[in-house]
Amino acid sequence: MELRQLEYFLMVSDLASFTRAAERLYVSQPAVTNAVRSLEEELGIQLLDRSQRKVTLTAEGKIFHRHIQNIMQGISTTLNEINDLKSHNRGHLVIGVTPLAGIASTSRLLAEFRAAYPNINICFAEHDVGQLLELLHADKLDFAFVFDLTEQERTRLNELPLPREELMVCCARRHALSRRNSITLAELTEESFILMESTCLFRQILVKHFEEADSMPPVCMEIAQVQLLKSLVAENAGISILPESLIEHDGNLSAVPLTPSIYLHPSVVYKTDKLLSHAAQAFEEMARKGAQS
Amino acid sequence: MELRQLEYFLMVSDLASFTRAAERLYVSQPAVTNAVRSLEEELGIQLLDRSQRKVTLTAEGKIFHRHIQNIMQGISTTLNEINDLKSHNRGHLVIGVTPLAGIASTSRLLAEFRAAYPNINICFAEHDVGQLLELLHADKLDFAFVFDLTEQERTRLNELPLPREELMVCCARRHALSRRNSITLAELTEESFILMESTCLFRQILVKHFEEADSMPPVCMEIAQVQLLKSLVAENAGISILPESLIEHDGNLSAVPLTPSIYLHPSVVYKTDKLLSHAAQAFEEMARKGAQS
DNA sequence: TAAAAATACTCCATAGGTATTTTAT
DNA sequence: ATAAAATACCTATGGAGTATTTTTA
Repeated sequence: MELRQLEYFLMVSDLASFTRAAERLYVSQPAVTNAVRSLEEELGIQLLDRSQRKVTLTAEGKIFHRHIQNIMQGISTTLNEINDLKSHNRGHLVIGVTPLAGIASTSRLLAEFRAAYPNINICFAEHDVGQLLELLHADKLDFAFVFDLTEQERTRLNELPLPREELMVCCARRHALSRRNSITLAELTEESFILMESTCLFRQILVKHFEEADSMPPVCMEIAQVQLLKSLVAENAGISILPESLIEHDGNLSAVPLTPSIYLHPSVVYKTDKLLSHAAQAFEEMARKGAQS
Repeated sequence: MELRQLEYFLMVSDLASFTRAAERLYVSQPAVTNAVRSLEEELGIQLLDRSQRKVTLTAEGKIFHRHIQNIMQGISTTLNEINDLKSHNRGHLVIGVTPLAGIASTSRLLAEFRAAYPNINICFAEHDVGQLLELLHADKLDFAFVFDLTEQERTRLNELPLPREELMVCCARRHALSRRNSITLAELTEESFILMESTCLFRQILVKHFEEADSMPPVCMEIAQVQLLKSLVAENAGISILPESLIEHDGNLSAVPLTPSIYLHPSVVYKTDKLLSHAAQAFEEMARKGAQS
């Protein structure tokens, strides 16, 4: 049994004529006759009654016709969906993020992508770095947003760097430090800090910088959510260090640059050699462009 | 796109291997490779990721696989149903009947058919003769049970005669006529008759016989249902003439033969040159055998 | 290095074409 | 008599095979 035979059969039944079906199908009439006859032979039943002037369906033909019409409809639907995927009118991405993924470069990339491909569905999975990388290798994620990837991880993944972001001391507007033009890490040893919890990649990066500066401030609070951290800092419950773009300058928060400057290096990562879906290809392409600019 | 390609694709995805799929499909490995590759080319998308040792589905391939699996399932179901029809494990017949269709020869045929083909569904349509013949020609009926077809109708229909049935005078056991061994039509002119309504074929046949005998009894009641007619005769509300097999001899009814005898000639009719379904073929065959015996 | 997929090329089955015959109205 | 389906026959596309090369773990 072949799709061609089924297609011809449907056309003949619908037009009640081999000749007209052949015209519509852009083939010769004998081609249609042969296709339908071989189909009938294979099935072992007569589908069409040719004894009258008009070709009509037999009882069995009617039943077969109904089934086959559904099947052809299903094939048509399938091909339409495939074309939607190809033209980015549909698609699905799973992107891994950390609590700090709200920074300007990542949210800008996501917004741009959404504007360009509004029909591609994006699902976010929030985990700590270790889990993200694991999920990435297990093909549960298409992409992940991370910071300052280690050299070892970099070899097993493709990395598309996003614009770096400066880290700022974040304190309440009424805090003494808010009037400063810049601060060194060493000057902060007496301040009480509100930081992300220790599993957070950003926290680990911060700690590394403090260690390099031989200074380690007292941590008075550990928080999983950036929003809560900022609210507490605004209430002057302590100070923190955050990427510049996460500190609203118009509220009760102040951002003071560090000396020397510290930068966060965000990037989009994805599995090496993994076959990208059309949706993923579009995202990769846009992230690559964003990285160049 | 061809069913063969889809079948090969499903097998390759399910076994995660071109070689093993080829073995299962009893074709060579290059044949499978070519089929899947040409399918991918036609669709314009990569369905399988061959870069790893194990062949895996791409994101688009997974979507396609799900759809195609449903479609192949639908084809399988269709072929099963066709085979059921062929082997009489399924099927549908519409048979036209008149109120008198309950006579021995027809009910025996139906019972035999049911026993032989228990899975063929039979639907009865009760109408008067004119309507039955009309429905038959309009292909709304597969068969009809009729009596004493006219010569004109006989030319346009195939007729399979069933065993003839003698008509009897039917009266209450306490009626005077019940003691007679035989009666002539002329003797009945004084009796009040309960007959089927005038649209009924059986009534028309009776009337014709009375006219030929130059006698016409008074009709006191006209009824559409045989059962009610019999009940009224049993209550001695009048007498009637019925096929022998419809008169229960063990109740309050008596059956007295007519002199000369009158016979009803039941037959199964169906449209000439109509293509019979497998179910209809089976019924026709059985009716033909019943006619010979 | 071994197993698996891709490639090269050969063959033949068959889909489809043209020309013609048969059939039904 | 005419329109439509079936038949006959021919051509060429492409599906399947064998043999071989390339690739991956």
